[in-house]
Order: sequence, then structure tokens, then C-alpha cells
Amino acid sequence: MNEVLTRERILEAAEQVFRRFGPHKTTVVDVARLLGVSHGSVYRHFDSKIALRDAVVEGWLKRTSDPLAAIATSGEAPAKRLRLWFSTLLKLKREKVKSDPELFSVSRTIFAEAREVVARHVDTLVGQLEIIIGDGIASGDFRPVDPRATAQAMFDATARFHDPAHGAEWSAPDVDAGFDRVYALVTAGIVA
Amino acid sequence: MNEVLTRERILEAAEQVFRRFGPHKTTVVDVARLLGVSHGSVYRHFDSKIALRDAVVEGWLKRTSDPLAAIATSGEAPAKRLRLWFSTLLKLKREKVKSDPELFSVSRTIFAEAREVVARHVDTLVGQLEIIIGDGIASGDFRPVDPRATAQAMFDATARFHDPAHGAEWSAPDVDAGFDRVYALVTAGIVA
DNA sequence: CAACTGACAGACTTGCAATTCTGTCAGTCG
DNA sequence: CGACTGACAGAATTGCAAGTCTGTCAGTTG
Repeated sequence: MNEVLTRERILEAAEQVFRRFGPHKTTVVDVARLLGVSHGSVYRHFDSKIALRDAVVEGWLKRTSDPLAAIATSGEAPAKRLRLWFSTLLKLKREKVKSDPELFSVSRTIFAEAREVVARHVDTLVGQLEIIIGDGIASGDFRPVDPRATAQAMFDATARFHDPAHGAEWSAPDVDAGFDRVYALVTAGIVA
Repeated sequence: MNEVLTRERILEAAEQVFRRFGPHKTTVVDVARLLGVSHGSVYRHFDSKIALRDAVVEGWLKRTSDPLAAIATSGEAPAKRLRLWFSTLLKLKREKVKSDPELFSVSRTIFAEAREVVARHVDTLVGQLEIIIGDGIASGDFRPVDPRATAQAMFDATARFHDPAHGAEWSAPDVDAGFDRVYALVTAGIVA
């Protein structure tokens, strides 16, 4: 209340309110109220409600990409690292559906609206895959494929198992078997 | 008007009205009116509006699976046949989004609500892929993989390019390149 | 008597008045 | 003078009254 109003404090409050009321019900006035300021003050730090929402989504997505970055740049053998990267991605995504299915289903809409932020996130993830594949080629574990194109293709090929658009299918009992089949197929194409 | 009222005539009329007013706006009374009967008569042939809608969608999906069946059982070389099958699948799906986005969007709703119709359709398609892959193994063009599991994996791996949940992404300019990358990756794993 | 109608109850949808929200900006405060 | 407020216009959303639809069934028709 009596501290300086910063971008960070607003983001923190916004996330708290998003979580409580859901992103669509949340108003700028709600966020301002939690901070004990008028909503006009929020507009000194964010150009629009959309800018604020995008910033919150960005932070939220970062919580997925950061642990994956650690895996991508670890010293683990590329084949093992690749498998761990994917299983962690699926684990993180599924935890999100389970822990808050309501927020997850709303997040699908939010993602569709915040295309740019999500595109950047996907780019980050594909970049991480590219590093693993590049390392695998260098070590001779993978065939000399184009790392960027292959990273993109692997990400797209596994979309059914990590894209929020398919979230409803993840509770089926045979999803794990389905992913294993796809993973076996796509890695069959790159292992030396 | 003066002919006997059959399931087929109702389906025909229903499809016509669906196409004209959009499936959400269409009422059972609209369908009955086009046939010159009361809506009560429609209920002699279909248990509910949902049953009628499902039957219409079933016929619609058949228009995708029938031409694909012809390709799957053609005498073409398996590798070429596989490629043709997929490019036809994508072409048909994209035509549907373009020519009738309203009807297309309802099929998305049906995915969540009445899974049975769609599940049967997907089973049919995977079965067709299985035939092509089986033929390819017999001819020595493909490695001796499990045809059913591989068919399922190929279908899942290409979901982003044919699953209605991703329909909005198909208008992007780089989708074709994206599909080519994924196709190259998954076939790299099976060609002998 | 089989094929059909149309009135009906309750579920669902629509339109729109009332309310609430966003984004601005002239004005206050320390 | 820079951080902040709050009244305001127009956009967006909500709630709910009025209207429409689904599914049924007793009654009509050829």
C-alpha cells in the first residue's frame, strides 16, 4: 500500500486477481483496488488492459520455459536429454490442467488472444530443442539433419500431447502410449 | 412434398437448411417446413435434434473418408500413395474450413459432445493408413514396423495439420512448409 | 391403423435496458 | 513538477423479460 507503485507490483497483484476471479472477470479496477490505488495509476505503467494481460501471460509461460531451458543446456547425453525435455514439457502442461482445470480452459482463450506472446514462447521452446538436436549431431548421436527444421517438426508432431487445444484429450488412459508411439516414430528418423 | 417422408429425405433437407442458416440457427421446425410437414413428423425418424445433427455430420465426414479410401486401396506405389493420401486429407479439410466455416465449427463442438461419430471416423482413417503401411512393408518399401501403431502415430503426429482444433492455424502462410517438415521427419523413420 | 398434426410444458435463446468497464485528462496534492 | 485521483464518454457486459425451440402425446385424417 505505502510502497512505490512499480510494474512488478502491478503484475504481482494482477496475477493474484486473475487467479481468484479468472482472467475474463478481472477488471483493471480490481487490480488497482488490491494495490490501494486508482485504476488511472495502473495506466501509467501499462498502455492498456491487454498489455497488462499479455505481461501476466508472459510471466506465466516463463514458468514452463525456464525449467525446460535448464534441461536443454544440461550436460546430459542428447538422446536422454531430448526424452527428458519432452516428458518434462508434458508433465508441466498436464499439471496445469489438473491443478486448475477452470483456469486452464480459460487460458486457451487467452492464448488465442495473446498470439504474439505465445508465438515468442513457442519460439523459445523450439530454440531449446534446436540446442539439444545440434548437440546430438555434434556428438554423433543424431544424423546430420537441419537442427532448426527438425526441432520445429518434432514440436509440431507432438502438438497433440502439449498444445492446450488438445487438453481435453490428455485425461484418456492411452495418451501415454500414444505419445510413446509418436516419439518412437519421430526419433527413428534422427538417431544415427 | 407429396413423396413419402424418409430418413434420407429429412437428412437431405436438414443439410440444406444447415448450410443456409448455419447449424446453430437451424431449428427442427425449419427442417420440417422445408419438407412441408410438421416438426412432430421429423421426430418419428430421429430421436432428437442431436441425433439428426450427428447423422448429418456423419454423412459429411463420409465425404472425406470415401475419396481417401479410394486412394488407400489404389495400386499406386506405397510411398507415393502415402504422400497422396495425406495431401488429399489436408486439401479436403482445408476446403471444408474455407467453403463452410460455420458447419466446420460445429464439427469442433461435436468433437467434445458426441465423440462417437468422430471416433468412428478417425478409426476409419487410421485403418486406411494401416493398409498403405502394410502394403509398403509387403513390397519392401517400408521397414517392418507395426502397421497399426505406426498408422496411429503418423495420424497423431500430423494432427496439427488436419485436426479441426487447429483449423484457425491453417491460413498461416507457412503451414505447408510445416507439414512438409513433419512429413519428412515421420517418413524418415519408416522408409527402408 | 399408420402417418401425421399441432397444442403444450419446460428448456433454451434473444434483445435490449441497465450497469460496469476501459482509457483519458484536467485537476489535486505533497 | 511528477505521482496520483476521479469524473467522464463511449464501449462492452450483464441480467432478465419476452419470445422461441425441443420433445411429447392425445387427437385427426385418408
